Amino acid sequence: MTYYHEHSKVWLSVDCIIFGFDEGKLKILIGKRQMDPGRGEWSLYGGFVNGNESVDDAASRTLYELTGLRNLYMRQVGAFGNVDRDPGERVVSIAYYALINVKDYEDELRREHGVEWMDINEIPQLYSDHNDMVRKARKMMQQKLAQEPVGFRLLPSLFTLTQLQKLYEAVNGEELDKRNFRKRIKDMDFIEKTELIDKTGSKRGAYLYRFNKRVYNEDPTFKL
Amino acid sequence: MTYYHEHSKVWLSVDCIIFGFDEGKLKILIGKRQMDPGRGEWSLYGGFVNGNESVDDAASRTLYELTGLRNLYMRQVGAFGNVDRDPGERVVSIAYYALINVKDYEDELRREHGVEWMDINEIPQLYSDHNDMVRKARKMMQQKLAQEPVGFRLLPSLFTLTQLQKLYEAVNGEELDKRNFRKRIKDMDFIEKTELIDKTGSKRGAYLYRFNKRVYNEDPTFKL
DNA sequence: GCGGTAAGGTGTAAAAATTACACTTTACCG
DNA sequence: CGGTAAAGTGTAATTTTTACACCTTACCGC
Repeated sequence: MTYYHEHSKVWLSVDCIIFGFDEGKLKILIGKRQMDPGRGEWSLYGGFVNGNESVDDAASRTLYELTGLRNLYMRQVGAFGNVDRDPGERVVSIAYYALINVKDYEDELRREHGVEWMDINEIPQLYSDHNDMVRKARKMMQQKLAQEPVGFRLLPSLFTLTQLQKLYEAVNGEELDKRNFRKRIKDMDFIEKTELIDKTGSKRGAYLYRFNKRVYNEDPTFKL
Repeated sequence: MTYYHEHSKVWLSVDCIIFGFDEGKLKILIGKRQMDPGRGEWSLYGGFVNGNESVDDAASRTLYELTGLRNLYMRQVGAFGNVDRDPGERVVSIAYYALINVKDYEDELRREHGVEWMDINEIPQLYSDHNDMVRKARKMMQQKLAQEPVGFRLLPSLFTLTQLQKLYEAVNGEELDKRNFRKRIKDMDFIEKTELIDKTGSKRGAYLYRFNKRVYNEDPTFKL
């Protein structure tokens, strides 16, 4: 029947660290567990890996269940496999982080799932080893954003330079010089200025910019 | 009995990408599979995760089985979970990379396990998704070596500056300027010059250096 | 014992990247 | 029509990075 019968099987789950950027703050989605074990504790949103899907697919599906969004930017954080990480059974979990534009997430769907946006710097104690997952995800995401232009996934497709700057400040936890920041952006051909103006953020209004993936792919150089 | 009974369990394995530095080249340990499925194909060394051990522990144990060495520098690469990655059964594998000093590995033990050192740039096609694991491990390891002084794990505890430079050249696949390299090393207080001289590499002999972990921990700053 | 050889070891100047820093413009609001 | 609050803009100093060539040393073989 099998080559491996002498070894024991485990349950596999996925847990999602979903990053959003709102009100100038970096946030993630967490909710209170609605099932045992750990009912009532703050927790990441997760799910189980089915027999007929890859682990990546399970993560995509779980993200879709929660947000109604597909093709999110998503990366694996790693496997968390301490023996007693789940109080009841042996469950190994693969953590993934995802970047979403908060505005794309319908608030009703969010409430249905009982999750909310919480400031990354004010995360309470979470179920099991979820705090470890969040820490590692944040570190990886921070590094990724410094090396590749994926921060746009956290913003609307049109954004102002101030928004972009605030995003990077929130992610890295440090303020940036406005002029130096804008100088760097100007050097990146794949960040295109449009003729559109956003007036929600100021009386004067600010030019809206857009990320041009095609241009980036021609010369994928990025460093902030 | 369980909360999760409606989901299916999977086998969990670990696979090891073991890096070594020898003859000026970066190498990893691979061997020909001695069991089905995939008998005879080149493969990473791996093993199964037991019910009573964490995934990290399984990796440590597997590394110990193969090398006889404990407390190796080891980091998780990630979970590989395509449905059909194992031809027979559903097996999800967690890959780890490790850094070892080739001289610490007894050659007899190596031969017993039927593994050999292969140049990282000449890795043949490997069993299943092992080439993906190697690629990702190499990228992660490369990045780690640029950010933290862990390259020493690939060298004897006493090493010459030329050895160290060759190591970084092999890891990054590019030559470095000798004077600039040595200038940088001199700025790192935790790389200590000893009075000992190595005469195996040249007629003149070269000073041996040593990594001082304590000094590094006092001021953990590193950038190559 | 001496000339060849092959790796060890050393400093400086030019170029590039990064940082620090302050005032004007604009349009809404009361 | 004055106050306000965010948008937008350039330059000089500093630091970091790069490029580059020659002398030293000890062994080896003749």
